[in-house]
Amino acid sequence: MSGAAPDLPALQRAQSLADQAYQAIREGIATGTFAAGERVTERGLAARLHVSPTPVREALRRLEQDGLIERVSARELRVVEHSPESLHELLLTGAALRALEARFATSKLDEAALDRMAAIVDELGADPVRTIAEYLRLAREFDREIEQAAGNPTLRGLIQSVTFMGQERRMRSIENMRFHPDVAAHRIQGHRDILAALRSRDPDTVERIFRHHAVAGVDLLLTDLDPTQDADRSQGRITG
Amino acid sequence: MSGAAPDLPALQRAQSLADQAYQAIREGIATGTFAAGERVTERGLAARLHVSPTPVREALRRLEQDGLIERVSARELRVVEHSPESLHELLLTGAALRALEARFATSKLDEAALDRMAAIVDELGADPVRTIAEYLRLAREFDREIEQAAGNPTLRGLIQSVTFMGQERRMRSIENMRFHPDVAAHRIQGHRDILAALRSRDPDTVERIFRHHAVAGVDLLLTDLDPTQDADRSQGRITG
DNA sequence: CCGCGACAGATGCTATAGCAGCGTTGCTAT
DNA sequence: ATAGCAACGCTGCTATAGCATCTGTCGCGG
Repeated sequence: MSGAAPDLPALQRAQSLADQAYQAIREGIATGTFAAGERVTERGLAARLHVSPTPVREALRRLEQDGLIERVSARELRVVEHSPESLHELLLTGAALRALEARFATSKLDEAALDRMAAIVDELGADPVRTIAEYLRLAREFDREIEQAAGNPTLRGLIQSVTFMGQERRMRSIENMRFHPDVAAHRIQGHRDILAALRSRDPDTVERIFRHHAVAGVDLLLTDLDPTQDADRSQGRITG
Repeated sequence: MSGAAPDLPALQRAQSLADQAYQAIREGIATGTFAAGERVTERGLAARLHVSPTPVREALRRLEQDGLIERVSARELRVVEHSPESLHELLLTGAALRALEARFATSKLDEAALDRMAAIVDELGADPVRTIAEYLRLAREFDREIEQAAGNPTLRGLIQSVTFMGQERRMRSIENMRFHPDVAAHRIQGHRDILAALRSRDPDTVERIFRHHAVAGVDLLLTDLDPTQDADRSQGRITG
């Protein structure tokens, strides 16, 4: 026997309709089912979800607090539409938050975790032109190591909240990466640098390097999305 | 005449009961009307607030999302009780967020704003042993300059959310400052240093200095609250 | 005296109904 | 034809009632 059976995560009771509505609408916003700027109503959504307006209302209020829904007037709710500036600000803030999380993780990552991350980086570097899904999976695994080591649920919640707001455009842009292998190479180099910084055990370096690459990723993302835009984003720049 | 009448902020229509309940409960948590760890129920609060359970329910869900209320079981809601560790983590995260906001503000603060901040610092330095309320008012004014210059509502929202969670203990601790003039002196010196950093126009310096003082403030706060605790907080330290 | 089971109260969740405010539409009067 | 007004409908908000589930207690049996 390999020891006592480990604790399994407690089975979640079936979520409430309000929770399901929350996730469904959130998902709908992320996937584009609800376009940015589109008006939504309690009764309309309730009909589409085959529930009463009550749980829908709750979901909308939470989404409003999340910044995904806004009330343009007293009786008009709309899916938030981010201006290029606010989206930039959003992604920049997210980048800084994730860099901060990496800082928290610096002193707590053990050798085993660093080795796992090295394996991920190697796998990424072995064949830079893999599928997007594969890249995303590995990158997420890399981030998860940092997340777990940091062990700061408060910060994690903030990151989740911020990153989600730009998710739709982000995902579309990630798909474009298929046509920009140099972008992928850039990001992979970022992972390499971050890992090296973590190995140095210096929190300042970790946060600086992480932030640098995350911000560069944001710039790539936005210029990729909107090629007509000027590449110079020194305005409000987050890195020195 | 001194020009056309400026736009006044639009008068908010009377807030909904749900909003009022949200603020009332939030306030109750901050002021200690609802103790940390205390159980709350929809119907109980509804009776105390003289409204129906519906708006109270909504308020509770939002507070739950804020991290002020937690569900300990499927049918038991409690006011969140922060462990010393999680409180420390919370305040540290808040400190880093505010430092980040200061970074955003660095390039956007005009001379007039810097002069106003200098006046505040001078006023603080003139008589270090003023009342707590006076100190808080001035410090808030100082922060507001940074906040306005940064102009990052997303980040601002995160800061609001995080800072509020530790507010109750924070306020009690601030009251203790009355008996610790050296703490006040320390903080005032912090404001001086931050202002000097802002004048240097170097974002890295600004963020570093701001974070340094904010973290020091957190340490003072916690050791002040719990004198038995070891002063060495290098564990999870946010500054190099 | 201890244990187990049933009943009653409490609690969160959902549906429904009705209210008040606002916008729109269509009609009417000039 | 156009301007004004009135009625209708849409929308968010609140209250209430009922349901399902859990908890705590009381009583009965061993």
